[in-house]
Amino acid sequence: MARVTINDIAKYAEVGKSTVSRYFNGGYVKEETRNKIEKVCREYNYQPNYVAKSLKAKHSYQIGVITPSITSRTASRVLTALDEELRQSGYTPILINTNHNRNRELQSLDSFTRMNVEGVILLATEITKAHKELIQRMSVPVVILAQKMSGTVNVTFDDYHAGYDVGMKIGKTAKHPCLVMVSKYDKAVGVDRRKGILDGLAERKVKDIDIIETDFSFDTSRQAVQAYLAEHVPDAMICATDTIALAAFKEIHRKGYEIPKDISLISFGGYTVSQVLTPSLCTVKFDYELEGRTGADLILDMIMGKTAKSVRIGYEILEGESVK
Amino acid sequence: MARVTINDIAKYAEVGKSTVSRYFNGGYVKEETRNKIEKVCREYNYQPNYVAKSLKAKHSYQIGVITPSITSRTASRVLTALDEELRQSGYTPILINTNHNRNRELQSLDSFTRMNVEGVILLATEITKAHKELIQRMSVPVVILAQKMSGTVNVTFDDYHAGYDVGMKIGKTAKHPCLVMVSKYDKAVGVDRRKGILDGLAERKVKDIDIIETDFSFDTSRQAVQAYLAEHVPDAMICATDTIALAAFKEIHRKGYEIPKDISLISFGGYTVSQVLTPSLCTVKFDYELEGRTGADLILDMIMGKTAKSVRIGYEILEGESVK
DNA sequence: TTGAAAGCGGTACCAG
DNA sequence: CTGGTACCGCTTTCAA
Repeated sequence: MARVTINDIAKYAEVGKSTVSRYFNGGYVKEETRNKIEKVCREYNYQPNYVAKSLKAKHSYQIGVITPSITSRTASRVLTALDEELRQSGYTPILINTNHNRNRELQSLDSFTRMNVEGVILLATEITKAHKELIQRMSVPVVILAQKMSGTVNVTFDDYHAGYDVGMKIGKTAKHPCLVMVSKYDKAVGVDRRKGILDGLAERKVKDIDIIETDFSFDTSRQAVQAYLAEHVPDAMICATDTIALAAFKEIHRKGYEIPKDISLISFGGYTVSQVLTPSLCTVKFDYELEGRTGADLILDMIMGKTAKSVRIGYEILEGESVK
Repeated sequence: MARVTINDIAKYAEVGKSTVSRYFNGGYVKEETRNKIEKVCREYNYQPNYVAKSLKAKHSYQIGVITPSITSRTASRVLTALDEELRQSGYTPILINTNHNRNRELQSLDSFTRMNVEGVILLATEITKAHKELIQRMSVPVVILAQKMSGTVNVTFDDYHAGYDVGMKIGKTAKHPCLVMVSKYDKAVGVDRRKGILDGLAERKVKDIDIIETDFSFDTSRQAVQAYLAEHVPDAMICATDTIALAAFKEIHRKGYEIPKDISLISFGGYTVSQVLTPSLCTVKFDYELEGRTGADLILDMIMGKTAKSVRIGYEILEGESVK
């Protein structure tokens, strides 16, 4: 049962092991020799070992991908696209899911360089100083998705303007909107998106604004909205993500309000479920697949030695029946 | 920028490299020597390279995980739990997403053995002969989730009995139900679950049954249901998954029917969204987290040399308002 | 306690 | 074209 190695093959095929190596890497091998080797390899079911290979070889063709979660629609869409794009270029993505454990995120960055990956893609939520330090002195290229970090290459959405457009849209009819936002530690969603919304509302002269905070989970959001609605009656709710909007949707109905007659509802995400609800949810759609593909392309460029520039991706408002 | 290696450390710390190796692997090192090494390592920011290490070492502490998708709620829940459990035992899961590409599934099995992983967990949908052959002669232990395969260790749900219970439940009031199922290539969902439902309905003497087939995607399901409803009027729809039920939900409403007055709706999954709908969806909840954790425990046992036995996991019916 | 030396399974240079 | 040989970075005897 012992692993068969290149030495075994060389011995049985009666050739040097460098010849076997050449056989597998497209070097000069005479037709006849080639056949002998092929036969022996099949017989012994030999496959060169990647670990040994990447110890000496300059390429491992592996790219590390770090994600905070795979349970979110957002992350899974980005990852799937990323994956596909990387593979098409002959690279294998190695995924590490930190499950929102910040410490593991740092460790993983480290693990990857020890695994000889050729580049790392980080699906970020929050960038701390620790991240910055570590990333600055990484020996392989790094691309950051979803958040900006000076001095690095990143792929982000235009959260500010998406927020602004939503603010302007809601500001047309609402007098007393409530924003259901996430923590400011998430720069893109918690800060930029929020600022855009507030600026958009300001443009419409809307002043009477409530802001409540939750996290990205359905349950927490539901409790937050429930607590809020117990004491306030907004005429619109602007949610940071579709999952949060789903929670708001449920609670608004439970309170007996009607959407959009009593309360307009709008959010960011563009998930499939938003169409299933009645009334359908008005939401800002981001092209997560494009984000993933772009991240993959950038890291490949960097590996090739080209200089890559950060990219910003647009958005589209999916009109729904949930807004007056 | 060149990687600092164990040789560098040995040189700078003025000790043998075997001593440095011992330092990192809990061998005998005098206090004084230990301090010298520690200092130098910190100064040069040295971290032993995993690749080189696992070439010679008996353990790589890596476990390969193959999944057909990460976009499905089901898969992502299983994976997250799996991940967490494996890490707690000091193992690192390496995830490969085949994105429903059967060929890549086979390749990945192969890749993993070449990467020196210590075991492989396969989140399966369909098991072909090619799978069987490959798995039989894998040199590391393999655990299969979600599908049964003789001669291997697997973790499955009791799809048959879950189906049976649903059949019995719907059979109480329905005379003309429609099953929206998936292909029989998926043994667990397409065959067992279906058979359970039919047996349950038979027990209730329900004879007038329609069966339509779709895949696991929302869009395909929507089309399938739409086409079906154009020509038939069932009094209940039993869907293979919650995603399919979501599609049915939308189409039933579009046709102007009421749930559950005109048509009862029930499915399998237990996703969060099912609670958000109005009426809320009646669904069979499987404990995917338990499935993941169990898979992890089994593979760890096998790696330790213990013999592991296949496990079957129960289920729970979440009552909802979508059934009469 | 420590270090020299022999691998682990490949790659790559170089002389033949 | 081919094979010998020197590594890659680390682990593991084994003798000192």
